Amino acid sequence: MRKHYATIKDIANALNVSFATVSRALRDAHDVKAETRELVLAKAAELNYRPNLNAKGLAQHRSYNLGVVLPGITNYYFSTVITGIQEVAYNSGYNLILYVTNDSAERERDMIRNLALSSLDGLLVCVSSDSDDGSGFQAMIDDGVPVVFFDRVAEQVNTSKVVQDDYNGAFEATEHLVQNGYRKIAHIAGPEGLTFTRNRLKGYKDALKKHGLPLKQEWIIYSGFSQEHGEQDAAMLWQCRSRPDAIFAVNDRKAVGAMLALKKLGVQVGRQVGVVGFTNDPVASIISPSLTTIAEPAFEIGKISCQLLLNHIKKKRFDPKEVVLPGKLIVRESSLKV
Amino acid sequence: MRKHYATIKDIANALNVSFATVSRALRDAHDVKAETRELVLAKAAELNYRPNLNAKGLAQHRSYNLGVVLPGITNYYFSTVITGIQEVAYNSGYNLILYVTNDSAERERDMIRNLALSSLDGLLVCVSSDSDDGSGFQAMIDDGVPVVFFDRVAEQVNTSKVVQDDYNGAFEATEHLVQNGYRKIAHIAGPEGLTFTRNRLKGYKDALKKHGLPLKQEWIIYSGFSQEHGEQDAAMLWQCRSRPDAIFAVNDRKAVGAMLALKKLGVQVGRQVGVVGFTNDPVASIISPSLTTIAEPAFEIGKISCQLLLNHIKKKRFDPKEVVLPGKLIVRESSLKV
DNA sequence: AAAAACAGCGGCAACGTTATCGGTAAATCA
DNA sequence: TGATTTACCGATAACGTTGCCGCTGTTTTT
Repeated sequence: MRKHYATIKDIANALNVSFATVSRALRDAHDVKAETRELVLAKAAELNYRPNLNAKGLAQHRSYNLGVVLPGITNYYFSTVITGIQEVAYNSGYNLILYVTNDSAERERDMIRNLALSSLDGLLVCVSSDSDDGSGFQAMIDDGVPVVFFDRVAEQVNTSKVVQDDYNGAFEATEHLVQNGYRKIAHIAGPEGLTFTRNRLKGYKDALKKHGLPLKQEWIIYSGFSQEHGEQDAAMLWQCRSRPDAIFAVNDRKAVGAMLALKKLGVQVGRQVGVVGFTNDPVASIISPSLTTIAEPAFEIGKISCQLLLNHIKKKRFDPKEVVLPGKLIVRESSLKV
Repeated sequence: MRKHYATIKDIANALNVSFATVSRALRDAHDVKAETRELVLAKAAELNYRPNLNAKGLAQHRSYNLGVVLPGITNYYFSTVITGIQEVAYNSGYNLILYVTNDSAERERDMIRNLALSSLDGLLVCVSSDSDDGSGFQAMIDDGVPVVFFDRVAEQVNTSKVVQDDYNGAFEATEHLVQNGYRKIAHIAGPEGLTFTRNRLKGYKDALKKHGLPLKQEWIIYSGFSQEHGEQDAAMLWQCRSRPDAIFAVNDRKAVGAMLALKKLGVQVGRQVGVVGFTNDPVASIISPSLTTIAEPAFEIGKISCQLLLNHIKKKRFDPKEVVLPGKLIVRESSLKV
């Protein structure tokens, strides 16, 4: 049997004041004498008072809950972003509710529909890779529930977005390969249609163009984000008539997959073939040869996303901001070519 | 401005029935005619009705929120456990609220105290490594909020616990090293005081005893769970007067750290020195040589923990269960000794 | 010295549900 | 046929807060 915590009324009774006064004393100092406020606070501590969030939420039309919708949490990037989000949310008195879509648009829609989103004050979203136009999220915003996108955004939806600098990161990664003497550079990309994928692809293309290098369509392969996808993509590249001498992968997991596949094929990564990834997953420094990559500020992305969301919640007419955080090239062994 | 969702009263008005009838129709079919129930359901769909969880929670003294307290989420094991928990919770209409302690007992206490735990129906906990006796959690249980421990448990607290078979896993891992010809086997352990650490240590010791191998105190090093700790521990082992020829690490991250440290020292892992880990983190098959390890059923642990918690919530007098899930030895290159 | 402003507090309605208790009409029983 | 059960539904009081209005005294203004 659940023993109930002391309520605001218990404090009021013990102190012979009205419970309205207690309520005021507990939040704003406004309209309440300092002296009685102290009394209330002391009594609250004594009785181990805990505010009932349900009642508070009901009265205020808010829940102090934030939803986080994302494809999964079992990788370095996402789990780090969540940690950043959690940091900010916790310090502002908000709770985090997790919705894992398993990277399926269907489950994503399902979750939005089924869950009692009426009791969410806002939503942080990284869309699934086969997501639609984001109309579901637009509807939420129209209903007055603010949404902030991070990493993978729904372009059409007019709200705040936080991403790493995909274009310049990809540009820098590709140029780095060029500068290290690689000439036939392939790109194993993410799923087509994702803004994310397009931006990194464009960075890759522009870097090639700048240095007058060939852009072959067969050296660009779209597929999923997993390590297995990376393996398959690399294997496919090695069946091309003209094999590349370097690979820029859309993320580290795919880069790792590619390296493993090349190893199986007897190719020496870092000498014959250069590989550069994107993320700076810890595995990048563990794998051998270690993986050159673009470091993403995952923790920062989480923090900033959450801060923006809190702004949207506070001011109903907060102007959407699009934040782009710079990445950083981390040179390791996989792109050395000595 | 937040547009409000349709409420139970809106449905009632539209249908000219009392809102009490609508309420009944929406949950149990009891005491309401099939025909009117259909009407209500149809109207609810038409008006895009969403139950207000705050009101529901207030009336029922529950929140449909489960808390998950754990050291961190940025590693394979924890993020996988959470995914398992989420799976079960979502299918049962519960939300997950995350509390990340950063492996600090202080922050752990802080979170329990500060957060409005009155609005949690239950708690899933993996204690921080310097946690105290768990009295804080015992207090919660006494207050009527069920708690289930997973992975790292507070022994003194009488409630359900779900863990992998730490003892047998460690025994098997150590015996595997013996059978592959290693004789001087060290153990880099977790923080002292954790049940977890003790059980794996005991498995290690008993395996050595069974095979009549020496048990040296200087070959047992306690420290944290991170890769860096693993590096330090291995470096320390290599300063012993008598160096070991194998290492059993309490988890894969430490095993990886140890392998990296040994590599720096010019030691060939898998030939001169055997290494076995615990977890089956994906990195185990990426690192070279690949890492022999005990696979833990992380996803299962999450699912079962959550199911047990839901049982505790349903029946106030549910008998605590202690579930121990078997691990599985995965043999890879790091223990080969060819 | 009267008027106005203000500080401090109590009363009450509201938030959207669930739960309990009746009440009416139909169905069943004796 | 009268009594009793049953099916169905409405009214109303909670649940623990917040927010609004208004009432007292006291202080400031004119």
